[in-house]
Amino acid sequence: MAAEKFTPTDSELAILNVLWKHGPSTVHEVRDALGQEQGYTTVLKLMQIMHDKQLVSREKEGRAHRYEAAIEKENVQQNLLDRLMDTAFDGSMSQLLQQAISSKELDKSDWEELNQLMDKLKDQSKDT
Amino acid sequence: MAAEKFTPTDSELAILNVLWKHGPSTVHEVRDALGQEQGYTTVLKLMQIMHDKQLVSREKEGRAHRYEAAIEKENVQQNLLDRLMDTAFDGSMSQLLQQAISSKELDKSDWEELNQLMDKLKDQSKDT
DNA sequence: TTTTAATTACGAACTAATTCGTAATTAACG
DNA sequence: CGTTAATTACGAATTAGTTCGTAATTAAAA
Repeated sequence: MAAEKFTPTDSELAILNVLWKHGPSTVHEVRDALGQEQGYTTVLKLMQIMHDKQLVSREKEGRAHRYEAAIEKENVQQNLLDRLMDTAFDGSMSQLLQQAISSKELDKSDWEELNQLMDKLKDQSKDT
Repeated sequence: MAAEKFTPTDSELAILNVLWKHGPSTVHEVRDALGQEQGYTTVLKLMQIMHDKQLVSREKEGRAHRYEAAIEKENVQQNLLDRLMDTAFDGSMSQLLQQAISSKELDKSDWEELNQLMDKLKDQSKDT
């Protein structure tokens, strides 16, 4: 399995975010969603490259193509998180978590969600 | 303040990790710590570039230089975390945290540390 | 003091990612 | 059907990062 598939470049990730959020989209739609900051052919070229790499699938629609993300958001997130852990936190997820929790002030609802999640996982770990 | 200072490249971060861990070091020492996988002049060049960028300071020692990290590990960690949050987690730290906590990277002692930290922060938030 | 070995400085090649211009294609419209 | 406007395909320039060879420097050793 190509792990590099889950390590998109910054530009690729920006495009994937659009596709994850809006669903299957044309080059034109993606470019608009990105704020038209790049030339049309720039976005097109990136999406063609992503198609070559199989990061996206596409089907013809009229004279254009409609592109769809071919990888899961969660897989990419997990992979990027693991890489950050390895390169910047001595391979320690708990170090990463501590930094993340202490720094950002999470609002009340974030905090509650987080506590709930931890309780749930704590219960699960009893079973094993 | 140049935020890019806290966004080192992968190679730069690898070198910074050595300096943070071992303290002020020569090119030779850094190269050894990295497993001698790059040529000596490669590591030297990177460290010279880092010196130009003021990511490290240096002083003469014998015929060589001894390099020291000029930025804080925590600042770099925080910046990389924030960037990941922005680029891959819709700007949401709590999304990032949930993904990180659910991943299977935490052992029992990590888990305890984490609970302690959350209790501590919960107390702090009472005060404010 | 002279030689030698380590280290630095510099430049250039190489790679990956990004950007966009131009020309060819193609569906839509008159 | 023929024109036109949108879209694609392609190639090439640009930028940033990485790699290392060669030559110059310099401290240490003989």
